[in-house]
Amino acid sequence: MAEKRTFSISELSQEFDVTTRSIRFYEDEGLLKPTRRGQTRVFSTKDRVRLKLILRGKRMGFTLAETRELFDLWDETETGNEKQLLKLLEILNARRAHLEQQKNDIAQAEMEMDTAEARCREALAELKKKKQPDLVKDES
Amino acid sequence: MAEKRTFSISELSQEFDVTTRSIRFYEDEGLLKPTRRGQTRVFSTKDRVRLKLILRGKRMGFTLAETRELFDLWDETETGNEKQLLKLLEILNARRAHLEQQKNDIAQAEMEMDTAEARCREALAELKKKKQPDLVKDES
DNA sequence: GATAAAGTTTACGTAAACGTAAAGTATTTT
DNA sequence: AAAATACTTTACGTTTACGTAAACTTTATC
Repeated sequence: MAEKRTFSISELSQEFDVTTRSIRFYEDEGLLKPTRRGQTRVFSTKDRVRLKLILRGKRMGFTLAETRELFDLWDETETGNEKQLLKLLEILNARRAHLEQQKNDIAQAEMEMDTAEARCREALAELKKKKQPDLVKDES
Repeated sequence: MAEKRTFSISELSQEFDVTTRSIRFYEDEGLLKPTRRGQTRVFSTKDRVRLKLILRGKRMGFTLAETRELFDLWDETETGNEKQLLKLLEILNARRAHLEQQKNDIAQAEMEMDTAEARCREALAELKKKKQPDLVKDES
């Protein structure tokens, strides 16, 4: 059975360090579908998962529209016809390609960080030499 | 010795699949510093490298301002004082943290892609069963 | 030497993803 | 019940990263 816990907007806001404004915006854009108690939003665990996915997607450079498209297709999977399902597979493949590209980018970046840091430390060492050429001489 | 080749705006535009508008924008923002022959831009191999870095940065979710900040600090490294160098090290560390986060995100995303694809293929198999329940029966 | 091709500046427009302010309602605390 | 707190809608503002159009100059081509 699915969990029954619910969340307020501020709970989610704090947990994921995102403004309530953003959360409401995600709802406006159709990414979250909280129910209402009166006029107050009530978020389900599904909404919570989706918020997590939204934020991760953002960190990975996906637009909200792209993430929403995935959500929509995902929801349609249960009742999906063949065309929809094939389209979903297609999008999944595209995402995988995207991920591969990102992994390459990260690997490259890490190498460059290494050389950058090395060069940086060298420069620092040079500075120390010039500033204190004979620090070792006589300390006693 | 450094390479002496130069590049036109359209050469770079084609090589990296980016509009000339973008390249000029990057110059306006101080990320590229082509020289001029007359009023025409002449890009060096350094500019070319930087363009590559800009685009990779974008794919990794860095803003142009962030990338420029790194470029600026990097340029100052040659003549850098201790404070600048330490700041650069700091930024490099921040970037590493960023990269770690991204690697985690990617790993998570890959797992989710796997389960999504599995679910999708199951749904497809279900569809086929219902559509053609006795395809195997008699074909000869 | 006309004309096309590539480059330039200037400037206004736009989409995405919120920020921020206003002005009101609902709920909890004292 | 008064005050503080949390939540709501509405709506205009802002930043980033370019797109697009206009009007012009320079360079290559026929």
